[in-house]
Amino acid sequence: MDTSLLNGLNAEQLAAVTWPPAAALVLAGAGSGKTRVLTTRIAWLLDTEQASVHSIMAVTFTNKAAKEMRSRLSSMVENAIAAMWLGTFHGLCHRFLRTHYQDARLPSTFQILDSGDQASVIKRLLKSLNIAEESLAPKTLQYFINSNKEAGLRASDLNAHDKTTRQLIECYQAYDALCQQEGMVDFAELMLRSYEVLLHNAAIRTHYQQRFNHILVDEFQDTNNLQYKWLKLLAGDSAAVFAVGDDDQSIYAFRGANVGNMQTLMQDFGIREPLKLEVNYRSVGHILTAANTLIANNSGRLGKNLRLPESKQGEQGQKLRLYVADSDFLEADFVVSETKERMKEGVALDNMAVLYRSNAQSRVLEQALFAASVPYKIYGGLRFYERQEIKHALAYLRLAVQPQDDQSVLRVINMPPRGIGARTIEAVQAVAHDRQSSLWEALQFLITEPANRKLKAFVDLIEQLQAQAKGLELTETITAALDLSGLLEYYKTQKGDHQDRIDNLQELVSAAMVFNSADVQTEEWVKTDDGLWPLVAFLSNASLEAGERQAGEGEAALQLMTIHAAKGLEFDTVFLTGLEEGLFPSEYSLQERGGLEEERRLMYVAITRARERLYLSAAQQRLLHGRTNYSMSSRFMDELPDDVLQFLSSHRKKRQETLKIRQEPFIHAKRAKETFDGFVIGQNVRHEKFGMGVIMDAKHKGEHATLSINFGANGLKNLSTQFAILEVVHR
DNA sequence: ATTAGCGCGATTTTT
DNA sequence: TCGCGCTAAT
Repeated sequence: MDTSLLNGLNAEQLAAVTWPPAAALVLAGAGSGKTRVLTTRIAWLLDTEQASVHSIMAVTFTNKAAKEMRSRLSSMVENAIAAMWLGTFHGLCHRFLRTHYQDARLPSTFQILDSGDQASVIKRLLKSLNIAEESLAPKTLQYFINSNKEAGLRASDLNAHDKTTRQLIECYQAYDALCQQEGMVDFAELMLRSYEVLLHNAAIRTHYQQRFNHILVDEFQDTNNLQYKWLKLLAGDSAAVFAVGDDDQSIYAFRGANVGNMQTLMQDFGIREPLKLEVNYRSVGHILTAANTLIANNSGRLGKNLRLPESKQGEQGQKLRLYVADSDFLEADFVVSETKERMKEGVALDNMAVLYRSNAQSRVLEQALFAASVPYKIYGGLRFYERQEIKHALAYLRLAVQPQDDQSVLRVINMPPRGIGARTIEAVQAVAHDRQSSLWEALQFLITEPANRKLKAFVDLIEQLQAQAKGLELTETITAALDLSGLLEYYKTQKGDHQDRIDNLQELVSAAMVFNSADVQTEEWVKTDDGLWPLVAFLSNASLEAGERQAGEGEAALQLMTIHAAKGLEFDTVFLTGLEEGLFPSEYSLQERGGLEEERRLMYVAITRARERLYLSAAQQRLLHGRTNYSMSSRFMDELPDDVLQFLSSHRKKRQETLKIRQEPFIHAKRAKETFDGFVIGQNVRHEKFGMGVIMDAKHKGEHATLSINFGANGLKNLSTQFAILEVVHR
């Protein structure tokens, strides 16, 4: 055996890596070497010949994580791992469905709908059913369909107890029928259809159950119920499931993730105790103490405490710096000046991040950074394959593969404009409806009329593309599609600056060039298809991997992103901004059960992103949705132990005041100078029962006044100055 | 076919 | 406030 493989692992990592072939749950804290354990275990299984490349399955959530594992693994073992079942849940299900498309009752060329595609299908469906968007919001239906699929439920499994639910169920049924007819599969369907094939087809199930004797799962806390059922079914009673996750970092309940799967796994697979990875190689001591103390406020945890490695004992590092600014503008200024300070101390700009709870908060930061000429990069824009010009191009390619895709016909039949207006399209839809056929077949029928020469031109175009797709190389096919469709020409000649669109279309060709068909070639399903498979593979890849979020400039830049987007990343310095009641924890979250605890986990994730230095900041007033909001600082600030904190507010006072002069007229323009029975909007007050609060709004009531006071965790109260005993607090 | 204007809603997001 | 999606007008 290659002994170097296990070198440098600590005791708990070693125990996890060399765990016998039995079910295990590894509780892996932030920065504890989770990915290393996962990849080393696979390498170890291969190296000790306990498993072959063929008998291992490794599942992740994101493409990024899958790629990371694949590349680390290939540098650790000699084995050819190209054919290994290592990928995302959806990627593996896709692979499975391509292989077993007949058993899944799908066309060999089935297309994958991303969430945007799904939304348009739903809108189209509601229109065809004559359901007004006011009576049933497309979003509501989309959520209904997806959450039911993720629970493993078909429309036929559901019972209606009221009118609204009945309508939802009927629409769900109709949606599935439509997808089936057009050969479309949404994300949840990839999972559900795979699950059903395994469940109902004993031969296939047995085949895979016997094939995989090791199933490794990353980020297990993020699995939804269907994914869990799928894993369990695939494991059968012979495979060793090795699940790695962290219940404290479960921040995706809102999209169906069920942390409870960790407990369920332990019960179902008879796991006595989870293995724990608690040694944190990332952050200094004070940061770990803060994280541990905060998360201890959550109930029902599996239980885990991050600690420094032996070698770093006592390295507490700098305390966390707390700053409460008067306004969001001043908070942004604070971030700017501290960033510059850290740069002087030698920290690279791209090694620092500014995190916030919601994207709307980035604007002020952006303005301040721009004004100070600090380069920054914001994560959160459109992704490559979500751009409209790319979507148009892909629609042509989809039609080349599968013309009965009505969705794509509607998308590009008049894009670029070729004189096929809404009326003509309605006529085509009417014919399709009468003949119970796809739009494509309706078109075939209609073009026999000489009057429909514009439609004929479109049909000819698609047929031409179909022929090209079978004969040409992938990149040539795409070039031909851009060319023949006139899409590229359209953007070139169209007034206005469409250079970015043109660039993106060219980038699509490059993407096809880079897209490694060779990787796909090792897959079973390729053999079952005709000459179209490179294009089918490319299109599927485009849906499953929508590409990086907006890149920004290439130079070193300060990283701005939501806390969710920061999960899995680490930085030397982290600014955690907007720590205000109502924002973080968000008002919405407080309405949902378990919401506060999820927010706290989010806070935990945020804290553990920082290696050396962590800044926590809040603003007393913030411009949100065009209104000034006054809020208390976040309860999460109070949950941190005093001895790891350093308060900066007073120490910054001088600077604060000079800046205040600039901001004053802007912020206090409206009514801030008006007094309400001696009180002022924005003022901090203390109430004997409700504690600290901020005056949000006020109304005169005779000689007294009614004050709307935000007591943070204690809620918003309307109190009369006549009765309430309020003490003004000066900060 | 394009464009201006209006009303509305507004966490977090991967596949 | 801002950005969207839809309608009405050219």
